Amino acid sequence: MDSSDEEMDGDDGQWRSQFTGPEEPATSGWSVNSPPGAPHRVILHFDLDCFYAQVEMIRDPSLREVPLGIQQKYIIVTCNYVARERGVTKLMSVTDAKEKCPELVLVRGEDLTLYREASHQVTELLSSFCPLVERLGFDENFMDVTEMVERRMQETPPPEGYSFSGHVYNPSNAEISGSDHPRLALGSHIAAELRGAVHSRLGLTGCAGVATNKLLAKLVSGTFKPNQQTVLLPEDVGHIMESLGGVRKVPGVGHQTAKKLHQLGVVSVKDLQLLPLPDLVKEFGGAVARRLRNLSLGVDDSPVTPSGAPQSLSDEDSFKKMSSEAEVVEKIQQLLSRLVERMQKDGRQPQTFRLTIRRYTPTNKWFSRESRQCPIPSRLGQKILSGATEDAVLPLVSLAMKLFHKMVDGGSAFHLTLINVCFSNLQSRAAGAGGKGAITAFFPRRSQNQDSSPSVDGRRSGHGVPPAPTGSSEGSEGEFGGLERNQSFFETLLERTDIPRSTQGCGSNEATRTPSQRLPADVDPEVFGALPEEIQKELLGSAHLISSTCPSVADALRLPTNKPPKTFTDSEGHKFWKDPSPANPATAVGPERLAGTRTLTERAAFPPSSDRELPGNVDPLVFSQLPLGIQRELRSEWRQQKPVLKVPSSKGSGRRSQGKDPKAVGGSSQHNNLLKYFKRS
DNA sequence: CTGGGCATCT
DNA sequence: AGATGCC
Repeated sequence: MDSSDEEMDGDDGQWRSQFTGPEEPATSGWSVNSPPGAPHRVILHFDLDCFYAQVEMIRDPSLREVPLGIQQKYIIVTCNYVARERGVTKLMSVTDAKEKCPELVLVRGEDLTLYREASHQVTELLSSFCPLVERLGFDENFMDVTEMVERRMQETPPPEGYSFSGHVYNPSNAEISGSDHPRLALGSHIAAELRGAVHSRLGLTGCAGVATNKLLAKLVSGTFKPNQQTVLLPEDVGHIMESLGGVRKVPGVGHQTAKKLHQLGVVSVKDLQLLPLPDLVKEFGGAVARRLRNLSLGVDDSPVTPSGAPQSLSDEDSFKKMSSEAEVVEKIQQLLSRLVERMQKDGRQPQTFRLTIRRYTPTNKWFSRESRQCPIPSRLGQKILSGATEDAVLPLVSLAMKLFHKMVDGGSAFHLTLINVCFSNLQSRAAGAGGKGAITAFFPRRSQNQDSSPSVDGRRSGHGVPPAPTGSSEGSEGEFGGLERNQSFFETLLERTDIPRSTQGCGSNEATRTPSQRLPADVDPEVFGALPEEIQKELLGSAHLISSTCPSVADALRLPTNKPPKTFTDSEGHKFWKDPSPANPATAVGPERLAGTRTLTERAAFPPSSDRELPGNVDPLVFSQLPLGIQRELRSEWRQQKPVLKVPSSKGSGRRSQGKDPKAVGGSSQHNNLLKYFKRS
């Protein structure tokens, strides 16, 4: 077949005869996600436009009109299009950027919380249309929509004059008819609907690529840049591959492989295509060689693997220099505090802890990170989830320092430029703690959760289809007492309720079979049913209104962060949703936001200024010797301990800060543990 | 060769 | 535990 040659300019167009695909993959793994006899996969790549910048512009719409850059340390990691017009580019240093564009407005982007949340909302929204969604970073998603396409094919067979939605990658300006590629055409309409949904429901724009595999979908999605979509037809695979600048442009070919290839005289994609396979095998071994060769030809049989909830959670910070152990302890403690809080919201129990460092290397010897990991004692793992943050953090700091000393000889000088803490081996069991209410319950799991309990069900769905959320169905009914633990769950449910209403037109909701007609397919009815009735009603009612008012993700993103003063920080939440300020367009969606907004407002409002004294059994002197950062963190934690946010329901009291205040005693002793790190030895 | 994540393979 | 790759 050799689709490579023959530019077939203009004419001769009617020769799409004999391909079932541009290739005949050597491997049998072909219709990996498709039904056995299926013709062709239809793969979609979805890519948000300058994602971080978009989130910030939603938070503060006034940023839309100015050149905006998102800064991490000394780098502009992304920027809006106003800034791009003035020459700012993606990985530019702040100084260069300011030089190009003095008016550039900078927003700090080191804290990824908002971006991560918005990112998961996008993935979740997409997942509600079709379960096969794979994340790539925070701003890209792959989808295998083959089944959706096939269903539409059968429901409404393609009429003549079938059309594509959006652009078609068409270098030869050929006559294009959708009926020649009905599946891709349908895919393009699905892509348009999905982009529409993401825009109307979350307020985010992005590009989409439609093709027959992941590689091609990703490559083609960027051909028309902001907020557009493009289909790649099989006859143009050769063209798009060879139009890539060099091998480095092929996703999957990183720096190292590109270097090796360069040594072999391979620069262009065409070079790679033509390089004898044995030569490749010598350098890379059989598997990688084949993969590279295939990629160069536009062949990619890798499946769209549903990402589900992350397999690890980590937090890190980089810096110019860190050389004292006191600094290290403080930094680790600060990182761990945030990480533990994220872990709590996640609800799964980590079994492994890892500490990673990067040392300063004068002769820039690239990135070398070193890490040490260890199991987390299950008692400690439970503490992490139990909500007593500091009770878990302090022992973890201690654990981290042990790992640290496996890498850094205490007593000799060191110079670190990065510290990372990571929880992995996440177990969604959380015995009595209600592992079911967590956000992960709403994120279809890919991992057969290696339940420690003998699993009674041999359930193992065909492909990536989510098994029901974990947890034995009963036994956790009262678990929603503490709403603060489930607020993300709450928002999530809100955001994904009643999905494809806005995208009517083409036999809209396939993948979402709604049993109750209102509950999205992947919302566990049991979980939903466990909510207090009033909440259920509010959710359903508000969701309906919401879908018709096209809200953006703005509210969800703004409120929890309580960004500087941006208009509404007034702790008087009532004012806010009863009477949306016209000065704040993003919030002017009307009272139907009420249900979803309330918990957020409460959360944002509640821990304002109450500066308490230290808990009685904490020695002030000991406390005062702690690093200031730790003092601050501890105070903050103690402050947060006080108010117990409860949902107005009699059902099950929050098992949050159970009992008195056991942590004071333990905390104090932990401090002593902590202090030992300041004694040199 | 910058940033704060994530994943996979060895 | 590191290397590599992706954003």
